[in-house]
Amino acid sequence: MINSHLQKLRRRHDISTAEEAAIRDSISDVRKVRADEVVARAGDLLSECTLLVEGWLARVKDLRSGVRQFTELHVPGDFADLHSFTLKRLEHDVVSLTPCTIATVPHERMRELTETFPHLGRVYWFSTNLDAAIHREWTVCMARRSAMARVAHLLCEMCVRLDIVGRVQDRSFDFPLTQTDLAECLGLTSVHVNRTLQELRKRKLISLENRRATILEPDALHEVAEFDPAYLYLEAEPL
Amino acid sequence: MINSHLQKLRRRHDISTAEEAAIRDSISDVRKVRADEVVARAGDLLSECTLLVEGWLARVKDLRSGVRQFTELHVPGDFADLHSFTLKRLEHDVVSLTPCTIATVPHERMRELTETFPHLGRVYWFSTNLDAAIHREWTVCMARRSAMARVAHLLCEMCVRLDIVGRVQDRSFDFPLTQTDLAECLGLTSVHVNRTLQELRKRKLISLENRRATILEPDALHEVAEFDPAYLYLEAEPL
DNA sequence: CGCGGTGTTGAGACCTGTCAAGACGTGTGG
DNA sequence: CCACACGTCTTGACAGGTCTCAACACCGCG
Repeated sequence: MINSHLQKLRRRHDISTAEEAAIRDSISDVRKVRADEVVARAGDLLSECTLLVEGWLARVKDLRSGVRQFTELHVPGDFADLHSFTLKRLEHDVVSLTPCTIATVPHERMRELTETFPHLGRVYWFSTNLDAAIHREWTVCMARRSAMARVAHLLCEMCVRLDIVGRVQDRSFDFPLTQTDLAECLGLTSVHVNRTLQELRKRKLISLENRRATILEPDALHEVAEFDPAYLYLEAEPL
Repeated sequence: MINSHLQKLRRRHDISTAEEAAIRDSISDVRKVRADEVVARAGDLLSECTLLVEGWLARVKDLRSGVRQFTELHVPGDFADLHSFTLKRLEHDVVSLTPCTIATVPHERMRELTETFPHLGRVYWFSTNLDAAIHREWTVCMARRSAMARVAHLLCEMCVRLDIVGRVQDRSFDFPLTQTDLAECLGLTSVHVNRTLQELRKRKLISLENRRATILEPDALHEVAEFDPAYLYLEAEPL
């Protein structure tokens, strides 16, 4: 159930069997949600964190004009709102992009967990800091990169993150976002996302059809995206 | 020396006198740096966190093209790299925009601090999550807001943050960034920042001269910026 | 007194947005 | 089995915000 989560943690840190047991023990309930549901609403007082078991979630901020901007995508193994443990209320929604299976960990339990295992506290602190590093990279993308580079960059990021939890086979992975979703990630219009994808396909850098993406030319795609995975902290130091 | 820091913490959470004493006791050295120095370099293995006592710092990411993008600004009372406590290496530089006074807290000391006072650990965890919330807002700014809105938004944000540490008098505050610095914050060119500032001045929403900013029409400026301070979490829940 | 950093201005180019229409595929109900 | 609705993808023409590339003004400071 939370194997992807442990995979993600262990990709970067040592987790003892006692810690693993405590984590497994902290899951309070597991449920399914449909696509396009709000899992956590901006402004609500939250009392638990949401661990994504299967499917895709996104953090979304709404603008007055009605357009939405995603600030992060989540894949299996991710906590979508671990930061709610300290913030208590979020300033963004968490929504499901696909049907999802989610587990929850009450804040109370998270508190026991981090007090009993300070090391685990630091591991989870790291995890929210990793989210922040992803935010920084997205800020740079939105501020400075062309549409082409942004699309390419997102595909590179998701490929690395999905690979960590065993969702990539031979540079190919399920990618359920519509072009409208992509536009909301990338700060573009869906029309322009469409044209940009066509160009990437024409250059034979990627294929993307039937909700499945394949990176055909990793080096060339990284080049276009100016992608450097350092911000994903694949080599973490012991905590 | 760290009064601004305590002011910032206490703006949102209760800090006991024991905790305060422990924080004060953790400062290992204080030094001055000139403007335009690199305080922490991307990729370096860090062993301490940098607490800004006086001046302005920025987190900067360099692009291959040579342009730089700031991902956050720091004012007195902020840790500029508290996330280095768990990340150990940063994927961005921390640079001084003005002459600064900085104090440092060794990671080792931070570890003792958070293990001895788990509550304080959560307060600092909150602090890095607040940085992440600021990152998210910046992502939205870069992705979706016009140049006018971005400039206005940054002024609104810094006014609130400076006010917390007592650096605002009657909507007026020192604002040492050059137009080039602003451009690097906002994902614009300095030429366009210039024209945008002129428009804001013409509309009598702000004044900005001699490195001092005044918000002349707060409501109108908030309107232009679509500024909602919720993301700054001025009302935090107890941890 | 010259110099480097900063601020200002103008003209033209270009990337991306806007608006609109249509194609395509899929599920639903008659 | 067909008709229809709906979401998604695609295409075209045009508009507009921001960038690029100068050049110049201003000013504090060595």
